[in-house]
Amino acid sequence: MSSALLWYDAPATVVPANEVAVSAALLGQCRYFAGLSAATLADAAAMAQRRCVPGGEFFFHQGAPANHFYVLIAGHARLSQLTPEGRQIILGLAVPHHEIGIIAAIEGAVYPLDLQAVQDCEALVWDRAALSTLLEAHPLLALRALRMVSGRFVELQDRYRELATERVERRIARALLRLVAQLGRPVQTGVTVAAPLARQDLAELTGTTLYTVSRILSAWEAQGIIESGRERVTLCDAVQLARIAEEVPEG
Amino acid sequence: MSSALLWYDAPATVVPANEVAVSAALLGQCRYFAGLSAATLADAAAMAQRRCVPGGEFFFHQGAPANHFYVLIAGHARLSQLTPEGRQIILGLAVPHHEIGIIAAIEGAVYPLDLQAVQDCEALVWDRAALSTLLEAHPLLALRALRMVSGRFVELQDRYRELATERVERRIARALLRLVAQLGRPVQTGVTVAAPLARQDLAELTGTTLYTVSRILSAWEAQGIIESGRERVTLCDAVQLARIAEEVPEG
DNA sequence: CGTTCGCTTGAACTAATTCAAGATAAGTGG
DNA sequence: CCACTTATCTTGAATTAGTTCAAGCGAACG
Repeated sequence: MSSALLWYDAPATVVPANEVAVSAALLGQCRYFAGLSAATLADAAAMAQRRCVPGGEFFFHQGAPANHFYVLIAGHARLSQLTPEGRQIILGLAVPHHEIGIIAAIEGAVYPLDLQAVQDCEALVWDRAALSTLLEAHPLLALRALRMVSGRFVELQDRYRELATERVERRIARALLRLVAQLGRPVQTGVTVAAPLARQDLAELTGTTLYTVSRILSAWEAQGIIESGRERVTLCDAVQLARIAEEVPEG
Repeated sequence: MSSALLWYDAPATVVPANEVAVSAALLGQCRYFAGLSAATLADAAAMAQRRCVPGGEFFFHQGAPANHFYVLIAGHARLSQLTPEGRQIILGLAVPHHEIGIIAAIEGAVYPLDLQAVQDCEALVWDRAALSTLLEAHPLLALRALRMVSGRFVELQDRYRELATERVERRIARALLRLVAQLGRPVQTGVTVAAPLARQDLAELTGTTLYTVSRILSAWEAQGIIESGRERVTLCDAVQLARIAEEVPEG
């Protein structure tokens, strides 16, 4: 079992959610609700709750009844699956504004993966009944949900193709570029991934092994593309990494 | 370029779509519309058209503006993607009742893959404007779309995990079991896949090579699990194949 | 200060790919 | 009906990318 993407100090952006009420204004700042009518926002806000999940704990587990829909407000969370053999794969990382668990809209559905807080998280949450009511009452919400899932589907398809056709080095390059885009924080020598990122995590993200990741990162470090240390990767030469990620042999 | 999943004689189920009108009754037989209110069906039927696509031709291409939503009525079609290097992967096979292209509901979207008729196909089709109107007017339609895409998403996730963690032999076993479930036709010695299925097709379906598929099928044939020939595979021993597909080493 | 945990690296191994040659079967046209 | 052509499939041999195993290093942590 891996777990470096875990248990690091909550950054200052995590605010204790003392107030129970969720304001329509807060909702309006979420990508999912942005630009919707005041009536819709009010309706959604009335049914929303807040939930805080400490780093390391789970929002939900794979196979559990999908009873809640979340919009992450603060913190990072890891989307992962366990194989029947007990091997873990990471399907992605949720960052603030990410919507998770829309499958709760479906009668009888179960979560298809684990959602684990990497650090202290705060999220807005709707239970199944609220979600169903909202989606039926506000067609635009349902359409947004559809758009959101469709977008994720297309992304996953691309990653599927990547996994089916590309070498490990390129897959790691792409994963790292994605992580930097999601979680990048500028530092002196480049941009660092602002979360503890173990070799094992990268391996589970790219469908390879800890050892292969280590070898490839070592090679990149020798070439000056990255700097890395214990659970830490800093991208120094994005152009060269992009070249590795994209380059077509003959073309 | 592969292409055995192509150009075979249309079975008797293909009916020339001479009549232009689409009846609500026909719609009611489609999984996607089944059980909806008469008003919804009438609305949807009024906006529907029919389209026939001869075997070998494309419904649409990857990257083209997603302007139409299809429900396949007759024939099989192949969902595939081309890598930048020109290698093809097959993401799945659409059979009658399959809904394709709901992404057309999204403003500005493009199709993320190719849809090619394997044999003569007939489909119901709605253009983007009709689809948007329908989904906004009938929340249940939007919810069904959401359910449909979510289901596909979960399936794709499972295949992603499979690709990331399982050996080729098991992936081929699973693909074959899926194909038999979708397209199985009983014969004397077992159940045959009722479509021309080249080694290359299986390779593109499972992320491996023609040669590896050939070797594995040969081995299975020697063990009496399957019978196979040119573009043809018959499953004889489903139990043993399922064992290969499922078995966990220790446990 | 010792233990733990994550990382690195070499060496052996293996699954799968690639290349090459040929076999089999299906059309095609004389 | 037969030769010719083409496409699919098979199989061996060489190669390789990536895994697995094992040993050891070094930083963090109690």
